[in-house]
Amino acid sequence: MDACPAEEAELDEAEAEELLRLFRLLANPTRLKIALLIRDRERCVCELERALGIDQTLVSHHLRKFKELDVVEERRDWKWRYYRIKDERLRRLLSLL
Amino acid sequence: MDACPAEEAELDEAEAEELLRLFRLLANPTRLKIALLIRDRERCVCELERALGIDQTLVSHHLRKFKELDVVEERRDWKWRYYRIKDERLRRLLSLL
DNA sequence: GTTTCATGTGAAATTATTTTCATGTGAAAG
DNA sequence: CTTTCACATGAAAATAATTTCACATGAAAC
Repeated sequence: MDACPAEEAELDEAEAEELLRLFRLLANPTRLKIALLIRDRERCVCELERALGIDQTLVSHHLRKFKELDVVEERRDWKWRYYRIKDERLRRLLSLL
Repeated sequence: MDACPAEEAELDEAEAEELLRLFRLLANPTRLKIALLIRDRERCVCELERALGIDQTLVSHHLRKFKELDVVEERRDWKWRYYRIKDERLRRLLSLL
């Protein structure tokens, strides 16, 4: 009637949480595409809107999630706002492509 | 009244979808922990159950998602079933830790 | 100061994911 | 062949994420 062969299992909780935030960010088709589009060069909201064929308001909502994790930089020029990924870890994640 | 400065934006759809599947898999705290636990060595369901302090049935449900993506290998021994990540890409993703 | 344009935001509506619960399965022990 | 043990599964219940809609904002043009 042998017992379950479990040893104590260890986990770096803090690191796991940090990773989780990034995975959650990218676990959405629209956000993943946005991420890929602004990985190497900055783009304004209307560019993303057109490239993805979705509503501007939706692009903004998704961009907010990038901002919340502080992984993008924003540059304002004329009447546009340009976004680009600034987080190196995120950029590496996207480079598994 | 300048127009939106968009150029044509390109995206590798197929690769994006493949990446998306992996990100979705890992975008859940329990699955991420399971993934970390079976990244380097195999573990049976009851081990995961105990390490995570959650119900066996929930572990099974989550493990199913790993199976669906065909990223784990299963070994049956005695009355236990051992799981371990076999997908190299997934293992690399988890190594951003 | 009023209009226009690009973008942002809150809240409701929709859709997807996660968790729980009750039950099923298959192998081996008795 | 009945019981037990580790694990699996379907469906309902609970929770979370996404999308839409109506409206806000701020800067520059007029």
